[in-house]
Amino acid sequence: MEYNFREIEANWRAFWARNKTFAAKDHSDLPKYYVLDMFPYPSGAGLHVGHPLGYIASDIFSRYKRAQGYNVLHPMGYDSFGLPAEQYAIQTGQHPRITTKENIARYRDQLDKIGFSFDWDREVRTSSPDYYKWTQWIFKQLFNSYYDGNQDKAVAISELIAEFEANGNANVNATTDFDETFSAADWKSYSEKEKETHLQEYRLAFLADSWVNWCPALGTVLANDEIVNGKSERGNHPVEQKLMRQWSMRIKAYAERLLTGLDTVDWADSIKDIQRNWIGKSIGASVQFAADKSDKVIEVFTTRPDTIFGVSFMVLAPEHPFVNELTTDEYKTEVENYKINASLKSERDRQADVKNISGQFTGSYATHPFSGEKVQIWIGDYVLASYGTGAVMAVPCGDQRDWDFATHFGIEIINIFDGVDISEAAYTEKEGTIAHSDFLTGLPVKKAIKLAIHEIETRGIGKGKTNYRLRDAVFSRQRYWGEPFPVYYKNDIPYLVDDADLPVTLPEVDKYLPTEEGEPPLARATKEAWGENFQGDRMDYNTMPGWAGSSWYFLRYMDPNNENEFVSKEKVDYWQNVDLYIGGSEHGTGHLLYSRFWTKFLFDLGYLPFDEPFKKMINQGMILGRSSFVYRVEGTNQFVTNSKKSAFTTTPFHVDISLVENDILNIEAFKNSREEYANAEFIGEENGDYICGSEVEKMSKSKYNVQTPDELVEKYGADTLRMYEMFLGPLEQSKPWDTQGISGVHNFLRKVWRLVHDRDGNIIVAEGEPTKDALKTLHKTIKKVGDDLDRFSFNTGVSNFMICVNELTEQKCTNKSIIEQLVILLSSYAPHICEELWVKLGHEAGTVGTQLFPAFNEAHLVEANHKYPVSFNGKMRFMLELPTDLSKEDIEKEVLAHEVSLKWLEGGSPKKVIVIPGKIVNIVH
RNA sequence: GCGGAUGUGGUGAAAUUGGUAGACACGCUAGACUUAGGAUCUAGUGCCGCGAGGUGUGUGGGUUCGAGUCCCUCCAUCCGCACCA
Repeated sequence: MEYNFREIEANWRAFWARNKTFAAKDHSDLPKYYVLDMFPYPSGAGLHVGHPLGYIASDIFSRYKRAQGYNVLHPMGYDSFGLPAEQYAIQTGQHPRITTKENIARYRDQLDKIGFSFDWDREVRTSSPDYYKWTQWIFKQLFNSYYDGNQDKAVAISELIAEFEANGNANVNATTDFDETFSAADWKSYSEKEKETHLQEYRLAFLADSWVNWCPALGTVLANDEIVNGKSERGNHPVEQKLMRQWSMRIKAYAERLLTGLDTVDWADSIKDIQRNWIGKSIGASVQFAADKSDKVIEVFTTRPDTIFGVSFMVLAPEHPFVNELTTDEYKTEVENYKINASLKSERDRQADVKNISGQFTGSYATHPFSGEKVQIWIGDYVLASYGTGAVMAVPCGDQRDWDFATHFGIEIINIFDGVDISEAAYTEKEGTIAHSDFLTGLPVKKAIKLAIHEIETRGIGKGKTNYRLRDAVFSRQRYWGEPFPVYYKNDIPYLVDDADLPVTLPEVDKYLPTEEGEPPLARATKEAWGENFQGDRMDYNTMPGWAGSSWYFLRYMDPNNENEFVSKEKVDYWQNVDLYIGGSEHGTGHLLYSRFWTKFLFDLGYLPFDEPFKKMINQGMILGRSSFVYRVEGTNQFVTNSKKSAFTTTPFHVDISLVENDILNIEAFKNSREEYANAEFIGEENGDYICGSEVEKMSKSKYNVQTPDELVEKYGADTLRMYEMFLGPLEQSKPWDTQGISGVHNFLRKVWRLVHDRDGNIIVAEGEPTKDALKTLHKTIKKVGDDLDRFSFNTGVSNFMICVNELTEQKCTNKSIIEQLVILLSSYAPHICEELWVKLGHEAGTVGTQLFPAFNEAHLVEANHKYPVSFNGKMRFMLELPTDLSKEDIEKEVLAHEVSLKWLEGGSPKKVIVIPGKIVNIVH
């Protein structure tokens, strides 16, 4: 009887589902282990072979941890709010809820076929009202909190209000962009609206007019990381800058903790660096320059306060709020023109225009705070409004951009570096000695920085300051298919919906498009559609971005059905944070940063006992697709084969890879695939074949290169797919998908089957004492498989099983105890076949996964002899088998007496003999 | 420009601590068994050479008895950030 994987796998999948074999226990004396996958967005294209790569690895690891005696939490769910379902709704009118439900059903079906040990009773869906009720609740906590700099944590906004009532904001140390002061009396005199406006300056979730990336084609705001090369990541539409009233998250408050927290987690350096880079900490000072003929004081940020005597002009961003007031009548027209030009340029154009130096003098001067000299104030678009203070003190001798600017406009360049030539370029090294700089003269750079900051603070013209590149995150989207805000407005003041009235469910609308006035789709919802949720004058029309739901989903798995809390204290105390997180590195500056932010926030409020969500993370590489192309000759309906295409002007088209085999196009199938191809003609090879071109690129529906796991499961079985995906190479490496080697893995599983069965399907295992060889093979495998799992080397794990089975087959091993242990070892990789064999070996159904991982016994590996490779000058010449316990001296004697040694020494004597017992012998001659 | 990663046979790759480079698999070559099965088995397969042997882990150098592994130089590819003051 052959290995009938179809029947076996279907039976065991049903068994696991029926018996809830993989349910995690919330109360257990066992140590816990939490293995998490990044949950998928259920797209219409279904799972492709890249999705399961990480899921297979995490599943193998989960099963391994269970075999080590852990109570393992290994859940799965869906990140089910998102744009594609909404766009489908716009095109077809089908409610995104229905599309999403259908897609989830398809995903679930595909996932089930691969035999994952997920605890499906814990499934979460971010678009389910039971779930987003708590996303809304967390938003409310953020709205009701501010960041207190003294305690260095988030604190209830009620405490801030109490302080305002008692003392105004003079003594408040909080994260805010608000720099005015008000007294307690002022506060009490404010109207409710004014009070709220001020509170918005402190809340961690707040409303603000912010420049946003507006995508007209999608009718929505995009986050920076949703834009690729100035176009929307989804759909590749143009993006422009627009000022809009938006919800934002004061993530800046957590910049320092997000940075230092990275030192406490076990993540790849590359992804830590991406986050460090994104947070962009720079240490320096803020310095004030008073403008003459105006009461304005321009504040700049600099990392080089030591170069302050090199300042010969100042530059403000064109959007800087002081520009109009600083511009003299003489320069009004030029400045106005410059500002208009700058605003017309998108951020992308401004970046592309780096080489072009542009700027405009305002006619005003500022006073140098130390020398008292007048320096010109310019505007220039190389200064960004959104970084630092939107203004710089220009030091052309020490900054290349300032140098270029000064050179271009003929502004004075003061050299304050001792013995450095700056005639060709600025000197940007952070070392050397400062000159011509009053009290800083003669000091090395590092000391000068310290002294300069000290002096700036003493004179009250600025202070030491740390700046972050990280910007507050815009938190609203003008979309339908997302979490509604638990917010209503009365007299334009935002109010929160009571906890008792959550969730604010998504109302029905007639269309999923913005209104004619440009309001978001939710503005279409009638009062009746909002139902009992409707309060005040109107509800908030925005929805939350995709990262809202995914920022805390790992917590909900611990307690998915809790109606009273987002997660109970008891459960989060037991499960703690995620021990192993597997997912792609493309979320480095999005999801992974935001979930760290929310975790720290919930920790501050006392809801969580930890402040980092993911202790260890592995980033699986992307599985790339291999696309096929046909080449249409310009202006005709002729297609030319790859090798002849250079003779024509052609346009390449993606062709569905199911119509291509070994690069040869199935011409008939191609003609039938689309009406426009029905009459296509072909310029083929000599034998008539049409050879397609190919390219390795990201797997995507639009490139017609998607390989689904389903057909492979059908053809070879889930166990083969699982092992093959692992066997492809290191988990973290990106690799093109290729099914060339899958038969090798499939044959391996058949060999395993034949180890237990004869040709007729009879069980051939026998009781009794195993041979020494079999024990050696087994224990070598136990050691290697265990070690490989501990270091997430799943590909070499598969090789070890192949070597083991090859050796046992060679040894004609039928020993039951050996085979039983092998089955337990293998069950994390190939669970279906192992469950089947386990029962055939006489055990209770469904228990192979609960067996403890076999214990390694080194005694079985001990050998009486060791085969020494003998090298001459480092080149291996021959092998010599010697007793393991032979002394160094005896080994040397034996080796030198060997006839091959005599030949290589050519009668001479060795200069040196290196003997490493148990390893090698090297002879230097 | 800054930061990170990766370069090993025809292919995917292995070599965890400096110790036989290419395990394991695909592919290929030859053969066996079979009336054909995407079956199984045997032998071979880095490159050059009939052979002895030489040579070989992106380049060039260094440390070492010994380097894919450590150090320096350069090159290529990929990823992230980018006028960040």
